[in-house]
Order: sequence, then structure tokens, then C-alpha cells
Amino acid sequence: MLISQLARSVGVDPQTIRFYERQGLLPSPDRQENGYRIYTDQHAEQLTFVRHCRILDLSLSEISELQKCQSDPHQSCAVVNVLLDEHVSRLRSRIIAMLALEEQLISLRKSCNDDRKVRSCGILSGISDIDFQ
Amino acid sequence: MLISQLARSVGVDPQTIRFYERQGLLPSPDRQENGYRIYTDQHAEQLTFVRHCRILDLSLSEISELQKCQSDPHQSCAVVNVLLDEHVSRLRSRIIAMLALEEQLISLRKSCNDDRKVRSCGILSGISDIDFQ
DNA sequence: TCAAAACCATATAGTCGCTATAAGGTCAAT
DNA sequence: ATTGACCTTATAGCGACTATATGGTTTTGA
Repeated sequence: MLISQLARSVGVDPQTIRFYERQGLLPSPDRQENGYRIYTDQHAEQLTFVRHCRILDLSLSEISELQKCQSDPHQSCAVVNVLLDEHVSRLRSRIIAMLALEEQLISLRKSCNDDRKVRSCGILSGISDIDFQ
Repeated sequence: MLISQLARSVGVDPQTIRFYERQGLLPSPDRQENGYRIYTDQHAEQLTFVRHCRILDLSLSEISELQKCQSDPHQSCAVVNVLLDEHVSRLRSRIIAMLALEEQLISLRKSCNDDRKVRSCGILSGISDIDFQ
């Protein structure tokens, strides 16, 4: 399969596939005589794994850690568990921060509901004054 | 006040101040004879405004829009309201996406609670199999 | 008095995960 | 023979900084 076929079947850009290859997330595939990359179903599976990880918002280096684990199936999977636990807890604190942020923004927004002039608009002065502790 | 004093008082890096100046978010201050930037309290206020906006996760170009509004106090503040409304709704959808993500991750994490070997670990296979619709 | 530490300046490169562009080679169909 | 759709590599751009290199200036203290 050529790169654009793989790309279509997984739903990414061909450039992204070459990028993953350069980053070491996908093995370099064999080439045709003309230099074109040829991919197998196994490549498609690996690419799908990477994409699923990205949808879970894992970083490329986290993905590369997981791949190292995959390549040694007798190793303990504690590493995987820890990685995922840390990821969840980072996500959790980002969500909490964003909820607090949303509250701030909504209360700021309430300080100017109607269409007045900037001079008396509560939002701009609110941004200056608000107490971010 | 010199750049590092301003930086300390607002809680940013001096480099960030120079960066904001280059981006047009802060006016170029006067210089001493030796070329050192000298800042006034007004600069400190402007920098604080920028930082507060950044804490609210507004982008630099959104901040620049707000500054344009500030500079014309007789203009209607509808622009400000719209900008904030859009920001809140973007934030809202990011939060919703992240909550969904968290749920995915937590259920994935449950598929391997104990310290087995990678071969039978539910997480790695779960990532490959899970149905992202 | 002289040297080290602590400032200041500019310019440039790196971060992350792509995405876009340029410049060119290959291949099938018209 | 040429068009169009592919393929290749290399390089630059995004956003919001942060780090590094290189050099000038000022202050501190032994």
C-alpha cells in the first residue's frame, strides 16, 4: 500500500506519517524501486495505535514509552499503569483549572450585559481589577 | 524602573516583557543613556492587564483586540462582549471534550488493575481496540 | 583597584505536533 | 506530449514563550 492509501485508511495526512517515521514512532517501511514507501497491514495497525494514543492526548514521547513496553511482552505492565495514572491526574487538574477559569470568565462577562460604551464597560476594568490569588 | 524590577513586580520573566514589546502588546519604553529600558507604573499596569488576560487564556491577538477597544473609550463595548462570549464557548467545548477523554482513560485504566505482564495487560490492547466513534 | 557577580542588550534556536510550501521526480491516461 | 495525480526531500511556520550565545554595563566587595 502506498502512503496516501495508508493515510486515507487511517484518516491522517501523508505528511503526518512521514513525520511519525522521522520521530521514530513508525518503522521505516521498505521502498519500491522508485523510492516510494510501501506499507503493510502491520504498519496500519501501528499507525492506528499511535493515532488512538493521540486522541487520548498522550504525547509522542509517552507513545514511544508505550511502544517500548509492547515490544517486550514479558515485562511488567506497571510502567503502563503509572503512565496512564499520571496522564489522568494531569488531565484532571487541567479540567479543574479550566472550570475555575470558566467561572471567572462568566462572572466577568456578567459585569457588562448591555451595549454600553467601552468607558463604562465592566469587563475591561474587571480584567485589570480581578483578584487572581 | 528597570526591566527586572518590573518583571519581579508582575511575576514574569524579563524575556517575556521584551517578547510582548516585540509583539506590540506593550509600548516601547524610553531608554537610559546606556540603552536600558526604563518603565513607569503605567507600563506595569499594562503588563498586568496582559498577564491577567493570559491567565484567562486569551490569545495574544485577542488581547491586542481588547487593547484597541481600551484606546477608544467611546466605542461600543459589544466587541468586548462578543470576544468574551466566544472565548467562554470555546472553553466550554474544550472542557466537555476533556471530560469525555477522562472517562475513556479511566475505563481504559480499569482494564488493568494489578501488576501483570504486558502481554496480558488490558490497556495496550484496549488502546488498539477501543471504539472512538 | 580589580575582578566577579549581577545586571542589561540583541539575535537566534528550541519546544510540541503537526501543517504548509517549495522544488523536483514518477507514473497513468489522454 | 502534456496534464494531473501521485511520490520524494527539505525547509519554514504556528503560539507563547523559554533557553542559549555573545557581548556591554554596573555594582559589590576583598
